[in-house]
Amino acid sequence: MPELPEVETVRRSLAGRITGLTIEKVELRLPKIAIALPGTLFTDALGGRRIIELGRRGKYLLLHLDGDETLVIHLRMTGRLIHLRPEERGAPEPAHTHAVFFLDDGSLLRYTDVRQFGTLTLMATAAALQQPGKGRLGPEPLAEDFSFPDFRNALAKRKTKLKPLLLDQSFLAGLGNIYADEALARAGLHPDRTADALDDEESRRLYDCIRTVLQEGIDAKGTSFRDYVDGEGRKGEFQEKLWAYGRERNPCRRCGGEIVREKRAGRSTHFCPRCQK
DNA sequence: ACGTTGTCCTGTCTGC
DNA sequence: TGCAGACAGGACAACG
Repeated sequence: MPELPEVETVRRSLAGRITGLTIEKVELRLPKIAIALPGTLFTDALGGRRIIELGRRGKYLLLHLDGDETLVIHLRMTGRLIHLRPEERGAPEPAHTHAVFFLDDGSLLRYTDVRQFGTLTLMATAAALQQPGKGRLGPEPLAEDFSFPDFRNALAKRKTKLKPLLLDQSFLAGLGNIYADEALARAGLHPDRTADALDDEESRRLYDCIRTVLQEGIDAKGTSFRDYVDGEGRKGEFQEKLWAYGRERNPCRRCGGEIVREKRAGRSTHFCPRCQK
C-alpha cells in the first residue's frame, strides 16, 4: 500500500528519469481511472505536454506539466508506475496495465493497478497543490513548518481515537494503515487512546515517532509488504524493520509481549497490548 | 463531531 | 483437490 514513504520513493526514482521529457502520446486502456478537466479528453489533453517537475503531497504524486497543469496520481493500494528505458520497452506488458505514456526519448511509463482503485487526474497546478483530492489535506508530517506545538494543539481538539485519527488525511497527510500502526507502536501508545487525553510527553513521543518512522521508511525505500515497487520496479526494505504491522503472534521488539491484530474502524490494527498504553 | 458501514476491485488465502 | 466465501484496504459517501 503506497503511503507517504512509498510515494516519495516513487517520486525520487522517477524524477531523474522523466523530468524534462515530453509526453508524445497516451494510451488509456481503462478510461474510468482517468479524469480530465471538464469538456476535455484526457489523452488529448496530455499529448505534447512537457513534464516540468515531480512533486508529492501526502500520498498524491504530482507530475507538474507545462501550461500550469498537473497530473495528480493516487496509487491507492495496488497502483504501480514503472518507467522503461528505450531498450526495455519490449518487456512484456504486465496484466492490468491501464495507461501507457510514450515519452519523447523513446521510453515508456506504464501505469498498472490490479484493483483499479487508483486514479489519474489532470487539473490546474494551483488546485493540485492546494487540494489534490476531494477533501482538504492536513499538514505534511515531514515539512519543516509542521511543528510540535501545532500538532499538540490539533490533538487537543480531537476526541477521537488515535488509530482512526492518524488515518484521517485531513488531520495529517500521508499515513496509511502500516505507518499509523508503526508510529503508535514506536510511541508506546495504544490505538484506542483518545487524542485529547494525551499529555505533553505522550504527544511529543507521537510527533517524534510519526516523523521518525516516515523518514526511516523513505530511507529504506518503502515497505514492500505485498505489491509495492518503486518507479524502477524495485522493492523496498522497510518490511524488515516493522514493529507491529504484519507481526501478529510475534514478540514485541520492545518488551517481548505478543503482538495482536484486532479490527479498528474496519481496519486491521496491530499493536502490543503490554507496552502500548 | 464521531463512529460505523458500504462501495469500488481482484488476487490470495481459508475453510469445508 | 475444488470451490465458495472472506479478506486486504484508501478515499469517499451515507447514515445513526
